[in-house]
Amino acid sequence: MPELPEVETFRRKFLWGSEDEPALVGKRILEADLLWARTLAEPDPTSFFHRIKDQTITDIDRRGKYLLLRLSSDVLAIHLRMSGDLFLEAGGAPVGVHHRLLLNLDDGNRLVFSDTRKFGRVWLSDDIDGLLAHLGPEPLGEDFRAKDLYDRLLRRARRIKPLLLDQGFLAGMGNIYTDEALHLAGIHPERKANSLSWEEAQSLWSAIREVLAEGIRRNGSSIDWVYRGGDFQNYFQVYQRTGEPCYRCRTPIERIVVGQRGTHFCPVCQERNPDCR
DNA sequence: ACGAGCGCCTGTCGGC
DNA sequence: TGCCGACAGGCGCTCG
Repeated sequence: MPELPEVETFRRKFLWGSEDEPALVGKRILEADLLWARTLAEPDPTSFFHRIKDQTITDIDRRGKYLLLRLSSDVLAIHLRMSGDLFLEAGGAPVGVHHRLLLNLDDGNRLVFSDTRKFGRVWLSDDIDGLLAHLGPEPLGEDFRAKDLYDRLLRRARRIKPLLLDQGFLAGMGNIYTDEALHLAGIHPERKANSLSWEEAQSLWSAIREVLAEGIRRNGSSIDWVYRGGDFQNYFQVYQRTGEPCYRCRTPIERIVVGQRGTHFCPVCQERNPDCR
């Protein structure tokens, strides 16, 4: 499910708390309950249960699409992949069919990792830098400049869309925000990365930051039954708008498959250049 | 280096 | 109604 803005929304929710949910920082984990073995990527279950017990949540960070619960002496990294969800509920509530990991807290609540499709993963690690070493730059980071993006684009012959989805190239973009950013920048998803001009790279850089920032401002996108609370789906320009008119030029939005991912774009605003083949 | 295919999973939807 | 394929916000792997 979530891309960077949805994970950031979870981070803020759990860091700051809300009217109906307390903040997580300061809570102590009494015990963990693993309901689907493969959800736990590392370490082995026995070590996991032993190590996580009695650790206190000290801070919550995000890196790309990873949510990082900083504990007393480890980090619990959570990746929600396609259908993962996180929420608090009363410790004695019945266990839902899609609950995969429960963390029982000292305030009587439990933090639930729920995941219909079972693709999500959690890691308990004391070497979080090693775990995240494969990730590219943080697109909203202050040190990520248009020139950095341009330099990286020039070294790649790949098509721009699969490249933006590559977490080693840039951390946090997923299918929705990539389609939206390419449309905002007026760049065809099959353009070769190293064919972009400096001006196009600058447009892309600001489009990426704009759609991600707007996604965060709208608390993410809610689609289907997964993820609730966000409303960025009401502001999509191309994603899941196949056949509907482009808001800029009224041309029907097209859907193609690029790198095995459904891809939505406006054939007029995102002109197909010769290098697209 | 790149792209395609597939595995991992469950659920929904549209067509026949 | 029931079945069957396509599709879904992700990513790691192999192979050519």
